[in-house]
Amino acid sequence: MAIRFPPMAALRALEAAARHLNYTRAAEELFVTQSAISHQIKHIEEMWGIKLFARTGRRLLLTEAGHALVPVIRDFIRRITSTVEDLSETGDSPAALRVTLLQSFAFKWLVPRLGHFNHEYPDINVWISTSDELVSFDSENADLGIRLGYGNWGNLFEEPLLQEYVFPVCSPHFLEEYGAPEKPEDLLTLPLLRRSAVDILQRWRDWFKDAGVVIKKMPKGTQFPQTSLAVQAAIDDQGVALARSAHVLDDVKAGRLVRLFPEVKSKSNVAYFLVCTHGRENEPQIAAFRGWLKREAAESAKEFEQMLS
Amino acid sequence: MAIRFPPMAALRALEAAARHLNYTRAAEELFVTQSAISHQIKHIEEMWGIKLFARTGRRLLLTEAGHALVPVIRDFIRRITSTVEDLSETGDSPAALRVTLLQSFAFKWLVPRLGHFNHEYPDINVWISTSDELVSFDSENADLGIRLGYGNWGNLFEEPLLQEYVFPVCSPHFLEEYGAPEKPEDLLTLPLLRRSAVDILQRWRDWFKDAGVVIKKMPKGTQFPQTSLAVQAAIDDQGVALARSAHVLDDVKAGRLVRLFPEVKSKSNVAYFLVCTHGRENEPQIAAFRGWLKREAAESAKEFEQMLS
DNA sequence: CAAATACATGAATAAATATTCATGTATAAA
DNA sequence: TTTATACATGAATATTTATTCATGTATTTG
Repeated sequence: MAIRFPPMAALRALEAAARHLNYTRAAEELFVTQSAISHQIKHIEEMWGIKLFARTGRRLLLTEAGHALVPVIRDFIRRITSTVEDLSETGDSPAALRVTLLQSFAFKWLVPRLGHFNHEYPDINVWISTSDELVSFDSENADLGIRLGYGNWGNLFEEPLLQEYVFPVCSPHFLEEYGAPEKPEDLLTLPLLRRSAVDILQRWRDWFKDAGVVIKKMPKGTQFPQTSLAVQAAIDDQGVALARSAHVLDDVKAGRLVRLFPEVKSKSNVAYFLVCTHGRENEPQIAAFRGWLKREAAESAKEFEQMLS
Repeated sequence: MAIRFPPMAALRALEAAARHLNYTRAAEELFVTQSAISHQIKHIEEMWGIKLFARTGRRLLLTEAGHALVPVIRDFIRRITSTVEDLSETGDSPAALRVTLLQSFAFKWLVPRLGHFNHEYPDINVWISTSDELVSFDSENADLGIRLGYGNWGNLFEEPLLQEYVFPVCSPHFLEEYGAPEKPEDLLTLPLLRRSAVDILQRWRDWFKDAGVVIKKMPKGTQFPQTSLAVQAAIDDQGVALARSAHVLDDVKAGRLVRLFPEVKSKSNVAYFLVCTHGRENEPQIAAFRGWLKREAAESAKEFEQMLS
């Protein structure tokens, strides 16, 4: 007897759901919503007239039927994947794209989004190389760079990505504990967390100026060697971090951090730029990465807008 | 590295094509056109950047890559199929539908079309039981019957399927050899092939009457115990068969037989009917089969029309 | 008990996929 | 060399599949 086959995508959803025993996590892995997974598994269950998961409350368990089927599917996915990889690599090696950027931007913005790129272009291998300080773009060691600045880096192709903002953030729990500061100058009495670098110090002078606060000397507060550590400290209720927008966007979105004094408009003329050697900007992989980066950056910019309103 | 997956349907197409080493036959197996198979395999080849078949002229050969991939796919299809079957049969046994009908109609019309039904309803198992002569519908031994007659079989649900026509046919080769008969009465000088039964004899008297030929006594010609044998003899250039429409439709379509004197309109008031026990006509499986039969019959009726024009 | 977490589901729609048709090309066979 | 056979392909379209959104329901946790 012949049977009907569900779509491959549904089988992959089943495999992932069975592995995580959790639709939500399976959904994250496959870059879709929980709803999509639920629908697809329901589809298989109906097509084959078989219950695959036992739902006892919010706990998922594979049924006996599930235990019988999933290994077959998993095995197939593994074997096909490895066979296809073997066959493909006899041809040209998988394309690699080397990207250099700042550690903080990589950690708090690029890396969390890179999964989308891999998902969209599984054939392009992205290597990232980070540095603590901005270094000049070295075309020997990198195909692309992401720079923070004013643009105009000499003989490089460049393209603006994302405008930078600077604002203070703290955790919701910290707010409850210390009470919300009423005026920008109240910040000066709270534990301030920031990276120990000269460039960001200057940006904070600008912020206080834009907020109408005259300061003689920036309070030292607690200083961290890396932005990500300062942000993490803020999440852990340690104080108010003075942060760059791209570094805290996701944390603010998720409610781990709250933006203080959103009414203070302090937009620097500094922005993130994408750079590469002139003439290489339209090479297929570079163009793919550029296009994707710009879409992600536009998305982030939109989220900033919403955060302001 | 994750890879993209082609749709399951394409993988099945690949498996079938690799088994037959012939797209056309694979297409027949899957009830699609050769074009569909070609497109799907091309899709896989492009997605994975792999050549699967070597096309040397009109001979297909699996490439090395094909040899590596196909067993993985075939194995998966087998394992999933048998697992799903095992799991399903623990529930209620696969539905079976018993159909009784005349041997000739089964052989020349129903059976060649049954594949479509199995394809559309893989869960319904059709059993056919044939008889040489019409017997009364026995609801103990059958769920459905197909009868030839005028309708009105007592206490049964009935539904007209297909109007019957009767006409002479012979092979194209026989025509060349003997020359085309010019007038219906010329038929009487040719070897006539027909089934040895009273009912069809009467229908032939009617045909000659409709053709304006007065005959005192029907020529005996060669008689066969079964319609299918008479038709086969005609295909084998043995003479002119006096045949019922449903028995030769496919052979005429395929050019194995040619209809003679299409201008003679001789439509009997006899037709094929579907019958079943009253009240069972809307049971799911019976309704499914009825619906499908009616669609196939309508298709055949349309083909008769075209054959006339 | 309220809040948070996780799966279910109907409706709407977007995006792929499947398929055919009408030809085209190449090759083998008559 | 014609004919027949078999795969390829572009265009058009039909059909499925995929996905999200906005809620709903059930369960656990604080």
